This record gives sequence, structure tokens and C-alpha cells, in this order.
Amino acid sequence: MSPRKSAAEARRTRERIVERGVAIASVEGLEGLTIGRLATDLGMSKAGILGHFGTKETLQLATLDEASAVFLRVVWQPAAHETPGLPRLRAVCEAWITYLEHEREIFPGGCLFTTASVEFDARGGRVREAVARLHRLWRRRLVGELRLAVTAGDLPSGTDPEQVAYELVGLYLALNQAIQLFADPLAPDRTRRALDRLLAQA
Amino acid sequence: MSPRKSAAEARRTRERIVERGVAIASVEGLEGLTIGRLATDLGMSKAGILGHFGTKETLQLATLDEASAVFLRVVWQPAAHETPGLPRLRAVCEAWITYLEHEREIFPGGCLFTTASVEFDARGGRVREAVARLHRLWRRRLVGELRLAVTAGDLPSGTDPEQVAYELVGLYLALNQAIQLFADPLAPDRTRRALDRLLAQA
DNA sequence: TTAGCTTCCGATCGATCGGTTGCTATATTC
DNA sequence: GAATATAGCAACCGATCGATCGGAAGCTAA
Repeated sequence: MSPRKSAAEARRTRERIVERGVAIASVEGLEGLTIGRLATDLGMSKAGILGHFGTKETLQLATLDEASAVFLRVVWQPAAHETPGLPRLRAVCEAWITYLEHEREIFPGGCLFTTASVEFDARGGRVREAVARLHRLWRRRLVGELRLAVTAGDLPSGTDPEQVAYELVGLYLALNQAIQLFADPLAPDRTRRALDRLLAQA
Repeated sequence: MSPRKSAAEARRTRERIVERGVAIASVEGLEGLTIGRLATDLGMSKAGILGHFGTKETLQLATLDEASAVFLRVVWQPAAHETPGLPRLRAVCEAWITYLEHEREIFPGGCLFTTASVEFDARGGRVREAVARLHRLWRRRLVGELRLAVTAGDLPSGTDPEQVAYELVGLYLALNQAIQLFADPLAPDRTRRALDRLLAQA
């Protein structure tokens, strides 16, 4: 029925699949993201979906990549122009809070990375490795900013960047839980207070 | 073939189902816990499994209850006899770290509460409510100990117990991720260092 | 001893899972 | 303009999902 589209249209179709995939996976998880559900939502056949990826695992990896792009666009980009070190880190932290507060408008079911991390942390496979890689990458970026902050003198010279990054990630895991599970409106301010205690020793 | 067992045997069968359910769910999630998998693992029929619970949702709730009992037994009980307030809280925190470090011996796939929290935080239903209730209960217990610590003078009078409990939970979410996803052997010590900074202002 | 309750099984249900196949119709390439 | 490559569909595959059914078998109370 629907025959071959132009290469450009096909690319657009693939984008639509991945975008919808991110939305579904943020609610149902990357395993709960099924081909049939995608096909129904997009008014396509299952074969039409799978044709773009070959296997479900590849679809999951593509979904993860898209989510990563969204995260960087929303959390990193707005802060990228700030002066590297503590100022930029501060800006990133604030954007990160905003991201988690309003993520329903981006990911209907909350941060896909947190979901995927917990979903795959007890399994093997390429998806698990991709999730771990993305988390490592992000943590490394945080550590980098912290290091700059230390050498710039914005943080005490005794500061352990890895340690601070570790605690930082914990704060955002707590924030995600408070928002998603408890719908706690106080959580963003709690996070800010904890951040101040963690970073404001200039 | 296998006919009626005595009431005691039936209770034991139910226990075996729930215990195995906890092990499976800690790896696959509470949705990934399937009747067929349980039946195969236990050498029973699917009907035999479901007969004890009626629906999968009830099975999930029973699994969650068992996991809760295990958690309290491993994390709370060993510390329960300590003097209430900061000493007991310290003991609980150390037991909590030990629990997450060695949880593979308890839950093959990591802390079931963290898994369930993320798995159901974007859905409705009784399981989600049960997960939220258990998390709230635990957090309330932490807040109670913190309050005692403040009135005992072991923490500064300006301390906000809710705030500290919030950050505490974040630390353990980070620890769970570091252990399960990254297999990071440094994480327990990082957690202890963060705990000291958070609590040791006596 | 017997009647009834309960545990558990084997079989089966409709739905859905990920994935394959054969095909059509068009875009692209030569 | 002919040959080729390809997007997407309809139909279907075996496996598995949660759930239901009638019956078999033994515990338990009368």
C-alpha cells in the first residue's frame, strides 16, 4: 500500500519512530517499548518499523541515542556558553533541575537514563553497555567542570572532583524519585539547598 | 498429579514462590517477573502458582512485601538495639551500605525497591502505591532518627531532618547505581565520606 | 467413614511478543 | 528509459504472556 518513500521521507519516518520510542520508553522502559505498540501509535505495520532497525536491540540503542541528544540539548547546551568551571557547573545544575521538573513535557515518564540505568543494571548486552557508557560520559563531564573549578580557585584545593560528582549524581537521582514517585514540589528547592552546601565554599 | 498438600505445606509452597519471585524480580523487574518463569523455576504449573495469588498484581504485591521484610531484617534489625538517635542512625547507614554491597547474595539483581521505584514511578495502580508507601515509610523512619539526634544534641539544632533524609536517600541511590551499573569498588567508601560530611557535626 | 474443601495439574484461551517472508510501488541510478 | 534498490504493507511464524477451566488427589472436619 504505502510504497517506497524518498530517502528524505524515510529519514523523517525513522525520526518519528525514534521520537515516539523515547516517549514510550520513558514510561514503559526500554524493554516495555514494543514494536507493536510503536506500529499502532504511528499507524504503521510492525515490519515497517523493524525495517529501519533490523532488531529490537538496535531500536533500543537508537532510542537511547535520541534520549542522550535531548538530554544534552536541554541540560548542557543552555549552559555551554558560561565560563568553564564553577559558573558553568552551576548553570548546568540549574538546567538539570529544570529538566527534571519539566521532563513530562519532554519524556512523559521521566528521565529515560535513570529508568534505563536501573532497568539494565542487572543484565548483560549492548544496551547495558550503552547505558553505562552514557552515564560514564556525563559523570566525566561533571568531573571535568569540577576540576576546572578547583584549579580556578572556586573550590578548595582539597576538593575531590570524583567525590563531588558522585554526590551530585545522587542528588539528582533523589530529585528524580521525589518528582516521579512522590510528586514532591519541595524537592527542587531541597536539591538547590544541598547543591549550595556541596558547592558554595568559594 | 501433585494433589492437595496440608495447610502447612501450602504455606511453605507460597513462601517458596515469593522467595523465588523476589530473586527474579530483582533482576527482571516486577513486570518482568512472569508466571511461566516462576513455574519453570519451581517445577510447578502456572495454575499452581497463580492459585496462591489470583492475579499477577497480587503476586507482585506479595513479592514487594517479602522484599520489604528482607530489607528491614538486614538493614534495620541489626541496628535496632543501638541507642536511638545518631548512634542508631549511624548503625543503620553502615548496615545499609553492607546490604547494597552484598545484595547479590540476597537479591541477585540489586535492591528491589530502587528497581520497583523507577519501574512504576510513571504508572498507576496498586503496585505503584505500595512502592510509594514503602519508600515513604522508610524515609519517615530516617527522619524520626534524625529528629532524635537533633533533640539529643548530636546534630546542630538548625538541622532540617527532612532535608538530611532527602540527601541520605540520594547517597544510597548513587551507591546502588555505582555498584550495579559500574561495579565500582570505591563507591562504599565514597558513601561513607559523604555520610561523615552530612552527619558528623556533633 | 464420608463429604467437602483446597492445592495443584494439564489443557486451553485470546492476545501479544519479536521477527520473517513475499510483495508492491516508487526513487534512484545507470 | 531500463534496471536496481528500497520503504512499507499484509500475512504469518513459533513462543510466551496472563488467565481460566475441569478434574484429580489428599487433608480436614463432621
